[in-house]
Amino acid sequence: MKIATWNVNSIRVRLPRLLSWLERHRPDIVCLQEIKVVDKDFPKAEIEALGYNCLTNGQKTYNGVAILSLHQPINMATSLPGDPTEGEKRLLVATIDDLTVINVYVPNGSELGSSKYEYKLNWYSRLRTFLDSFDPAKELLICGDFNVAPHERDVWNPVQWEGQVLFSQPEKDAFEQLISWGFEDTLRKLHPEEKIYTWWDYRAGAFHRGWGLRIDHILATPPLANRCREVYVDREERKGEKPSDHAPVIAVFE
DNA sequence: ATGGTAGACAATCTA
Repeated sequence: MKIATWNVNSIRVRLPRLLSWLERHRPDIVCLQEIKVVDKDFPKAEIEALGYNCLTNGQKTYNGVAILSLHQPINMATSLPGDPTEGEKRLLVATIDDLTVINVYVPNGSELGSSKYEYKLNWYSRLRTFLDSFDPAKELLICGDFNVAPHERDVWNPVQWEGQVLFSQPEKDAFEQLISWGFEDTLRKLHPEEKIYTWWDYRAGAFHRGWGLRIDHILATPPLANRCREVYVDREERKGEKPSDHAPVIAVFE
């Protein structure tokens, strides 16, 4: 079973890339973030033509998440407890063949001290509370753009990044609260020390210079994590014409 | 405190 997460930064712009990538990798389940379209504008027909089911939780201009799956998904949730009605679309929970997948696009946080930063920490807190409706002894995945680099080895220059948004202590603490609920970070389980990144700023030639952060994650409860055989970042998707600023993360389970 | 780029959308906002 192959699971992937990818912040595509606009499904419209990334569709040709996504279709070609789906054909080559054929993941069983794909969590997408920042689709930036309302549900009716999601390119469902093109993706279904490749044999995928589409669940979407979209909005105009910003955010929006989707889950693609080879098998039939059941939509379990589209918002967190405490979200305003018609709020930002950052969560989608699906059950596919008895496996539950939580797809998240955590708020970026803008900068420390801002209202967006407080909103991010509050969102994390509500996500942690939401987990109490699940069981860490069962097979559960949470995938997406967490907008947090958990450790120094997840940042190209931890000295420069210390205290900055994406790498501040309160954000790392909030992420750790998810882990301590009962998840394993699948990439770190298989690659404990390697410098591996998933996001590079579009500006200043960051990708070419290796200025990346690992902020996209696939977390699994122990029964599932124990069956994880391979996790990698598909850096090829950060190259070439019109890349997203994020590369996909792929995990393979036995 | 700013710049650098990308996307949505039409003057900024978000990242």
